[in-house]
Formats: sequence, structure tokens, C-alpha cells
Amino acid sequence: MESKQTSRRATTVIKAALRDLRIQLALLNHQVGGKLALKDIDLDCLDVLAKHGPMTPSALARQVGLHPATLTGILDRLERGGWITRDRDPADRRSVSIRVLPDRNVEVYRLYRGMNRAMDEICADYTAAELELIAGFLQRSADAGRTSAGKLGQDS
Amino acid sequence: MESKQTSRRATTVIKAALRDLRIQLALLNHQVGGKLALKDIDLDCLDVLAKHGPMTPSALARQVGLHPATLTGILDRLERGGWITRDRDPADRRSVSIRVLPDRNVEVYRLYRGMNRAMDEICADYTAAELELIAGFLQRSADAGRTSAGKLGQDS
DNA sequence: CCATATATTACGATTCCCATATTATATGAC
DNA sequence: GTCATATAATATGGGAATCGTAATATATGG
Repeated sequence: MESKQTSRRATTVIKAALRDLRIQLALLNHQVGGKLALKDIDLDCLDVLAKHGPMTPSALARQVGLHPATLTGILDRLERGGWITRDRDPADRRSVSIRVLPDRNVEVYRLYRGMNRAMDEICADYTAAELELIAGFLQRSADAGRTSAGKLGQDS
Repeated sequence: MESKQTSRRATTVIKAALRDLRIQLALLNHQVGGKLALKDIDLDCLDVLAKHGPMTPSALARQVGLHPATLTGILDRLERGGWITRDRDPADRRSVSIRVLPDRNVEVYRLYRGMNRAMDEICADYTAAELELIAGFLQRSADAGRTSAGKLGQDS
């Protein structure tokens, strides 16, 4: 029974690969942002908004771990660039709903096209069952990241 | 033969999970940095240095997609905080070697401990063969990210 | 030895981030 | 209904970060 040791080794490799992946995706994000005159955090916000749908500045600030006042500046920048709109909620006129505008987002998509195709090629080498296994692993990892980040963000 | 369609669906899920994972890892990084009075990019630099070993400012600037002058400010900050040292290369006295100091890096490790354990738990649910499959996928994805980012960074 | 190239850093202008204060609106007690 | 309090977002100002350009130090080739 040496698969125990194999598992341990593979787990170590996975963690290292995950660290590398984080860096590479962050760098890719940075390069994409550079082409669009956007800061890294701007694209993060757009990504969260795209995934989550319209949300308020406070909620978004919590999601990305920033001070609300900081987000005001970011939203000003995104609004000026035509990336988002800010609409007051009629039900609670203190509240604002941030919505992503579709037009400019095709530019982001185009810049990510290279990575998108590379991922298609990688995935083509796996069976459907394997892909589902990987998908599950990635979702669980993302959730683990969410939980860990949440705990750290709690105090302060 | 409907596994074709299953594959297509799983690939889409993988891409979405990867986007989510990127955001969560970026946020985790941000929270860790907050505890240590470090900027996001500072931890990125430390990570690259830890992985790659000692390197010059120019090389590191290329790795993280920053202007060399920007890196000077980052290195000043890291040096002031006792995270790194800068040593002149005796062979080429224009060149500088950046080295990570081990002492403070245990603090980073401690802050990542929660995520580390969560990953152990996740990995415990897979066989050795499955873990190796996942490890390979992650490495290939990281490489794809590196290639894509490199292409975007080329022009400009 | 000199001209050119390279590695890093200094400097200055612009922009960003965030703590605090401010404005507008909602909610609950009475 | 009125007032006190709480909440959402933003304005403001100070300190810090980023980056283009210039400066400094060193290397290399003729």
C-alpha cells in the first residue's frame, strides 16, 4: 500500500500548482487590465459583478475586501469608462444598484480569448468523467478559498 | 454517445470555477497582505521569489508585469519590513540579487494555514490516481496562463 | 580608452487608497 | 407624526503607490 505516499506527494504538487496558477492568473488579469486602462481590482470587481449579478457598493466592497470609500473611487472610474451604471433603488433610495454594461465587456472577452482556447485544448485531452471530477475539485477549492478569506476578513 | 455534450458542459463549468477560484485566491491573498501591512503585489513578488529562488529586479519585474522603477518602490518596502535582502552581484556589480529572508515568511505560512488544511481535507477525498490527474491539469492550466499572459505582455 | 549598452535607482507628476466627516434616507420608539 | 438612531453612499484630504524619464554605476567590444 504505497498509494498513501503517492497521495501525499500529489497533494503537495497540487498545492504548488495552485500557487503557480494563482500567480499566472493574476498576471494575466494584470495584462488584460493594462490593455484596457483598468486596475487589477477593477477587473476583479467586474468579474464579481458578472458572476453575482447587480449588487450594491457595500456588498461588492465586502466581496472584494475593500473599504466602501475605496469602492466609490473604483466605481467612478468604471462608470467614466462606460463599464457600469449606478442606479438608485426606488425601494430604498439610499441604496445603489451597480450593473455591468454588456458593450465593453466583449473587449475583455476578446483579450481572454487566448487563455480560453488554451483551456479548451487542455480539456479536450480528458474524458467527460475526468472533466467532471476536475470541475468538482475546482469548485470545492474555490469554496475553501472563500471560507478562508472570510475568516481572515472577519477580524479587521 | 452523449459524453461529447457532457464534456462540453463540464468544460464550461471548469472555466467558471477557475474564474471563481482566481477571485477567491486573490481575495485570500489580499486579506493575508492586510494582516502583514503588505500590498497584494508584495505577496505576489514574495511568492515568485520563493518559487524561483533569488533573482534580479529586472527579472522579477518581467515576471510580475511591472515597470522596473515600480519594483524599486516595492523592494524598498519589502526590505524595510525585513522580508528580503538586496545583494550586489560581485561578478556584475550593476546587478542585484533579491533573496527572501526565512524569518518573516513563517508568518505568511501561518496565515495560509486555514486554506492549507482545507486543501488537505479536499484532497483526502480523492484516490492517488485522481490526485495525480488533478495535479497535471493544474500544472497545464498554470502553463497556459503563463503563455497567454506572456503573449499579451509582449506588445506593450 | 572610449562609445555604447545594460542594471538599478532617484525624482517628479499623477493617481490611488482609505479614515473621517457629510448627506440622504430608512426604521423604531414613543 | 416626530425624533433619535442606524444605514448607504459619497465628498474630502492626507499619505502612499505607480510609472515615465533622467541619472548613476558598471560592463563590453572595438
